[in-house]
Amino acid sequence: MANSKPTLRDVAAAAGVSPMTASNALHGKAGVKESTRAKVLAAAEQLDYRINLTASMLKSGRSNIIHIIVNEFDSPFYSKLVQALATATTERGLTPFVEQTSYSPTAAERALTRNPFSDQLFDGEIIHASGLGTNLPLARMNAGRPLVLIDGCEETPSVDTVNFPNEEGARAAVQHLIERGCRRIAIVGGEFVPRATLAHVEHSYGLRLRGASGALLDAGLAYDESIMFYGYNSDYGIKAGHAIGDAILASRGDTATKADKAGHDAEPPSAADAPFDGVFCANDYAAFGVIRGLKDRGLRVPEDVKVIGIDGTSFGAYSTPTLSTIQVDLDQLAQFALDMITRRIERGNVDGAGNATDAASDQPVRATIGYRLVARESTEA
Amino acid sequence: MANSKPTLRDVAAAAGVSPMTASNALHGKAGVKESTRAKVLAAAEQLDYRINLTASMLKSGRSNIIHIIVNEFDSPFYSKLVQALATATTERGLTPFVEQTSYSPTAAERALTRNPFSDQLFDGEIIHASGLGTNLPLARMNAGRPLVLIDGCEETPSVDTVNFPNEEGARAAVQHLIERGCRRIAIVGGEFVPRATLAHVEHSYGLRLRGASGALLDAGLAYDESIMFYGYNSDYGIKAGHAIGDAILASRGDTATKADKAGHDAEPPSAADAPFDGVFCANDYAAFGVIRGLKDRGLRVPEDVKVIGIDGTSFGAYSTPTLSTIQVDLDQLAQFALDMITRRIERGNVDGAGNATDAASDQPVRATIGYRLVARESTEA
DNA sequence: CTGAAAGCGCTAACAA
DNA sequence: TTGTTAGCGCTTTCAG
Repeated sequence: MANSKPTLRDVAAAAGVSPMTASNALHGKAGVKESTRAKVLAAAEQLDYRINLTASMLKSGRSNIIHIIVNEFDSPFYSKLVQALATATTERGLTPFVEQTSYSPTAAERALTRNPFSDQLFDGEIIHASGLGTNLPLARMNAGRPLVLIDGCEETPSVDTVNFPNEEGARAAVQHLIERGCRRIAIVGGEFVPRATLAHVEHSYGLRLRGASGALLDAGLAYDESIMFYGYNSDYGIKAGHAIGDAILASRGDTATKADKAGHDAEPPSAADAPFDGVFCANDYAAFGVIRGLKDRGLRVPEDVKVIGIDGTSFGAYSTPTLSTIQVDLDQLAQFALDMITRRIERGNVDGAGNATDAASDQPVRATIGYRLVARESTEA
Repeated sequence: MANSKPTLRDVAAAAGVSPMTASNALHGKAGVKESTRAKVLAAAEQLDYRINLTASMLKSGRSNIIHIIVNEFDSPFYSKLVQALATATTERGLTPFVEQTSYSPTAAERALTRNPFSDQLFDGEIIHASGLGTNLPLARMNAGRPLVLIDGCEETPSVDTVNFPNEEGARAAVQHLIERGCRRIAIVGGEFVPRATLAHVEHSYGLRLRGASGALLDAGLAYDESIMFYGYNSDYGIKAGHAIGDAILASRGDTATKADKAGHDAEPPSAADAPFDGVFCANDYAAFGVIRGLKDRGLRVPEDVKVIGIDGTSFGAYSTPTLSTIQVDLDQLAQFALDMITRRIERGNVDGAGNATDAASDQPVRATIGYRLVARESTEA
């Protein structure tokens, strides 16, 4: 019986050719007679031969493996991003290797620099910037391998970058809230950033804030600390929802009290008195939490408060209420990223010594993906 | 400057020892004088040396990479499963390599047999059975590498298996519906399977149906084709929700008509007349769709219909209503799976020729993970 | 405790 | 069009 795994030599011997010819035939290289190729293929098939990738990589220095680095697998956003990236990678005949950093900047850095595979195994890397320390010398960290940054948001990018439409998307989301009649809009995301500081931000959240605040200001609405609530994910989103809900309920209480004092013919407390009638969430994941938190306080979305997110996670189509959001085109993102990677791989981004070459084509490129507003129940009039 | 990547030889030279000693020192092998080890470590650090995994694998035949195969990344269930598995793998000092098959049995088979890496790269594999053709000669397909099947559900497993508590979990779910007062319970999942046939099923859905039908029958409730609705995911779940909703509304119409005929003092149509007052969904993903579909028909969960899922996806805690479910312990699953894998790796599951060895310890083992009922809003009384 | 020799399976470079 | 030579960087084996 087959005593061991067949090697290229076995195939070559069976086909009556040299190992080199067998290798060329198997790889579909030009310059092999058709009849010879056929013989080799038949022998390989017959022996159930599989190439030994480790040997091949060792010799050729190429693996066709693309390293994909994200924060985690289990979130509506990342699971969708990973799926898009992995699918696109496979479609190009490359192999995706997905790694999660669990939101640790150290882990992200290690993935790029100290992952046992990085130095010799990966032909290219795609990393989602969130959670990375800012201004890391990325290009140097990964030893000049082709690298694409997702949502790096640098004004003058140091590496190839695909950005989300952060500012435009956030602006569109808030404008939609305004069009639907909201006049007191809360923002759920990170810290408050003064408008002036926003001019030079270089990270995703800052840009979203810039877009949102721009839309607010253009419409003559308030943008200040009082409308900001902390919440990046569903757990914090729930808390933000509670806080917003409490504020609304407190104002109802006040109004009711005033009405009592004024006598019984006063208007009953209504939505018009509430401090908030709309919420823009810096991502969908938080928006789900906010809706949940509002519900906990007995407030209805969209009747009492309208809510919009940004990202376009799959779940927004199934939730109750369905979530209005800015749907970003993740498939386009994946295509852009792979275009950038393969372009560098083909041009031979690094020489044998790991030094960047071909300075002319070495300029980092940048792309921003498309988006569209998806209006669903959570912002219905 | 460093003209090229430093190799083990460079480190050895810098430390004034042989490559072999350097290798042993770096790997923490016993039998290296402490002072020598220190010198080697210092040299490696100094040169920023990284082992070349491809060379190491080529020679040693070990990679420490575990191949994880699932249907997709972007679903609440799989994203959670992948995260648990990847995290547990990393914790054990192994490297997870996650691959998606997009629900194609062919792709699953190829992942196991023809993936360019499989034969030589992976030290072990973990595959989620769903979507696999049944009764595949799994152990043979992956050439005797350590393999763990997730939810294979075979009565006499041919390979190490970690099962979900399908039957018990489904039973508990339906019992919970009954305890909460439901008497006309619909099942959303796959095809109807007669009770007799259910005795010998060997797949996840069949077992869930067995558990569910058992609970129904024990309580003297109906289990027949009329209570079955098709829906495996959210999209189909919505359709199932519509169908169930339509059935309920139709019965109200009938009742209303009868009431009219009987005169105006008849009872208004009430929930007591509805053909369904509870829904058991074969997975959470479908449950979200069902709730959505019911809502589309103006029916309220849990007031008009109670809904329970099974899986315990993260999202159930944030949805509206929050979803009652059977929470399965995915972290335990990951631990079990890795215990099985590492046990085989350590015992040296295969000899140099790829033949299984050590027949005594070769018996496939099986484990079933724990679960708990999580009662949330969707089944509130 | 350390070192020397040999070669894992493949492919780049060159020769025929 | 095909074959030969050499060696990628490491680790197994066995000798010192």
